Amino acid sequence: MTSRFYVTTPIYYVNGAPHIGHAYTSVAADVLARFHRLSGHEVFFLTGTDEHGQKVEQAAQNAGIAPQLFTDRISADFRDMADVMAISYDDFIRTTEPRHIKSAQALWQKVAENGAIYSGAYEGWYALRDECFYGEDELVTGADGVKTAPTGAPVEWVKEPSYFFKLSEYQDRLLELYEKNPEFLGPNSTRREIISFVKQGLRDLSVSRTSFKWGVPVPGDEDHVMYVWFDALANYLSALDYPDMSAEKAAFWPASLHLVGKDIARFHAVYWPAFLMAAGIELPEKIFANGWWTVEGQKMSKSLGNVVDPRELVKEFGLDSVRFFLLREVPFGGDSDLSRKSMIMRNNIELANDLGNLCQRTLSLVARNCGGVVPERRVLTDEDKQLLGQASLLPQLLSDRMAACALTDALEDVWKVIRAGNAYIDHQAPWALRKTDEERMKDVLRVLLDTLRSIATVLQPFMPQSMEKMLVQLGVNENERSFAALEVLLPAGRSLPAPQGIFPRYVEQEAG
RNA sequence: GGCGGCGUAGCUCAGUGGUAGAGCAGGGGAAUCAUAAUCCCUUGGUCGGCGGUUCAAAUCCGUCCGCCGCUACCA
Repeated sequence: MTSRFYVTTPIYYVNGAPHIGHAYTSVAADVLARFHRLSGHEVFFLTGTDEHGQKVEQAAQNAGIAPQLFTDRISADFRDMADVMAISYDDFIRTTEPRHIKSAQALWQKVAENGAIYSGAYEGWYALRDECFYGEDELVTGADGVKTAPTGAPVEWVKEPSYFFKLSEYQDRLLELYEKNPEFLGPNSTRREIISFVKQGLRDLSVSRTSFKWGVPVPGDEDHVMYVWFDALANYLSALDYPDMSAEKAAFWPASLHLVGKDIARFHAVYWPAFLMAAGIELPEKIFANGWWTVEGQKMSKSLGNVVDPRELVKEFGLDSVRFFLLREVPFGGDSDLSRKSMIMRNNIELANDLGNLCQRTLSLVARNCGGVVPERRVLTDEDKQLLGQASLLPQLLSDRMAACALTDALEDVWKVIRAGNAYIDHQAPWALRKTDEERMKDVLRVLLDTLRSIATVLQPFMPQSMEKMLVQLGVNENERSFAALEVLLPAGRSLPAPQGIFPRYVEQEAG
């Protein structure tokens, strides 16, 4: 079955440098994209940057440069981060590109034509720092009588003409969407929060601004620029050349999955489907929100100065160790803590000791006792069948995990097989068989090689570089690394390269 | 205030009606092929408190305590 898989990360807002949270969402999306490619599916994987809005305009002004130049720089930094993390995106979209602007305007026009946009005026307390309006009852009056936003940001009374989107008309249809398609929104905690939010009643949404210029002009009314979220969400369509639905890429719509941080779940689970309904466009199949990272138990923030650049971690621990850690440490969907200690523990125990060492001891036995040549697969004992059976179930097992965005559980499934592999080699003791039954020793090593091949194959999406190395050492050619290829046994007699450690143990430097 | 989540072994968590589980940490043993890695056995919990339903509850209901999230335009 050839099927299409279209997965997206959020487009990241360029008001700050990329950090571990951005990398996390991107790595997760990357794992899914790579997994589907190995499954033989046609994949389109989109990431990019969100570059409009008053905050960006002002940040550029503060930096004393033109907004475009400012966003060029930061967007390039996000792209660099994606490249360092080996994110295998098929397209990197920027909301300042002409193709996006054209597309966002087309979407607006469609929604307007269908009568879902009207003009009015917005007035209220506006906090520039938060870039949002607050209700009177939300404001905090300080000792000096000055009103501030609940976030502490200064507010001012602003009145401006605005276009509104008739969000209030979509409440029922949205609730029906969530009810009829429980898979549409995950994880469950997010789903409940969103449902609860929508049930409270939806107000029409102000979708344009006149107070600044750095945005996509509203078609037919150049005094207005689009509200950043209308602009930003359109990226998922503009990358497919919307509104040209005959374009080759258009076949990827509807998106299979929008992966997002939990903070922006609402925009994706409420506004986005409503916009699409209004435009008469099919809805994405699934929205999944991932949690936040804390660092050494503390919230990551600029003021604490503990914002982690993923590239620094990669420099110290290596790419795959970091990718593995991000997805292994906690259930995908929940919040997680990043600490040196846990980072080192995961690397040393699960990568170096469990997986790396299993591979190394197997390969060195083959190198020393089989002349470095892959032995034949012959008659299997019950123990052999048991281990091989577990390994052969992995592709299907993981496929189910991926569909549910259960990336952490997927890794746990693989590690069960790795632990079983270590138990198997100990129980079979090929180093002892060498003296008593050389043929059986070879059978055991062959079983281990085949098991490791399955493991390395399914782990490719998580740790592409290390698994590439491992598959080379196992004698698996490039065209033999898909899930389909696992069905065919490697021929005996293939010569293996000299084994080399793949996951070095991390030794903490003595504190000086 | 309203809605929701969580509270299970020292730590991180899984487990939604039928004799309490995993990984890590701790203790004992085996082995020595391997990155001093691995394997086997084992200590450890009145499943937040109380009450209820049931032949039977971590699992359902009520209530209380503690922590957290969401409550409109902010990654």
